[in-house]
Amino acid sequence: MTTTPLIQDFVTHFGEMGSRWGINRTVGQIYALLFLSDHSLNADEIGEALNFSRSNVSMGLKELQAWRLVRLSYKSGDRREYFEAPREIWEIFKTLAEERRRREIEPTLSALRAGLLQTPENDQDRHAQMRMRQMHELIELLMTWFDDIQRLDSKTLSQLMRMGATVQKFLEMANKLPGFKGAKETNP
Amino acid sequence: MTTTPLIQDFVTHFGEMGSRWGINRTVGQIYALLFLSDHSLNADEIGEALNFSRSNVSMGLKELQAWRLVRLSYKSGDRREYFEAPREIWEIFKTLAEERRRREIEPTLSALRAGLLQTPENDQDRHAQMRMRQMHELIELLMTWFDDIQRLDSKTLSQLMRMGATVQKFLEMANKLPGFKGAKETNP
DNA sequence: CACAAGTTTCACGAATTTCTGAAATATCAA
DNA sequence: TTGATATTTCAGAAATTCGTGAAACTTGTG
Repeated sequence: MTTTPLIQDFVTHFGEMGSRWGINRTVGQIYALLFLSDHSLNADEIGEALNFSRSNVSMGLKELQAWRLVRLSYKSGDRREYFEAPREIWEIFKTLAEERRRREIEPTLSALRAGLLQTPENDQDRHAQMRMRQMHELIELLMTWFDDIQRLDSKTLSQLMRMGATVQKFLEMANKLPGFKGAKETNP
Repeated sequence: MTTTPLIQDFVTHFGEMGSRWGINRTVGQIYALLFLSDHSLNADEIGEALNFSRSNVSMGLKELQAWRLVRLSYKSGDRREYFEAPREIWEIFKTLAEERRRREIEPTLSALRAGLLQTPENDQDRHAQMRMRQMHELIELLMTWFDDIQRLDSKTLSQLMRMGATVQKFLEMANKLPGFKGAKETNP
């Protein structure tokens, strides 16, 4: 497994970057390598390319599997496991978003709900609950929205995105149409 | 500075959570406390409430200022600095998004562009560049979109979000209108 | 200016995370 | 079943990050 400078540079960058948000350097580098590779790789090849110990690669791949960011495949007459990143980048992004949501957002929503259920002891608590309610509402709004977005086919999605700010005029116009009900009510 | 269980629980949660994505526990807890508080706090009050050393609080606040997540204010006849989180949660979210973009997205875009400018040595490199191009495109698309979204007034924004999946039917309809140009072209 | 009140920096020990090699485990084929 | 091949686990070494107290620095006031 040889890595050209082109690949090596990006792998290195991605490792450093990875460590800036939650993921560790090793995992970031492994993923960059898989992402750029034109064929699936086995653990030994990855270890050799990146100069990681075999066990480190194993840990990293396990982590990536837990994130559902790699696909596993086999070659006939070869007992080793081969790994690859999904070919469709939008799919990678969606998976990443889903997993982060599950790990980073949902627990916070639970904590917020738990706080809101408690009986406030004083004004300080009442104020805190008000803030928690605001945060809970914003997160719920963003998440519901993201669910909806994810369900769009990619053509509509890309149209929506490229539309950008135009959407504002569009909605203003739509609101004038009699009987148009673009938004369902939020519950109070 | 007393913290009720309600506040203490959330502060603790936020600290743990914070360490799950890039931020450290201390900084997360300080921010949770400021976010929930009904008045601005000085460094000593924060340290007392959370049982952190004075210097640790100072570091944490510096970090939060670098993220532009806290506002600084002064009280007359008191030389100490008082800190508070913005009152508007949408503003907090936007700042967070902007900063993460600057720190985590922009450097990656640069790395991708640098890679794309290199002369490929072989087919492996050509494939890698294709992947880099895909990633670059998706990120640019998402970022441009996010810029547009940020510029919407919060009423339109919330309408757009609550609309959710309805947008699809809406766009389908609009596409049939003669002369409707919802999306500007992407450059090739 | 000298002092007091407040903030920041810094070196270092503590705690946590990462990475490794060796051993244990699993799986297939003869 | 045995042996060859592959993967996982795990204890501890190495590296990194965190948190502290003490000292240095800053700023406003009498």
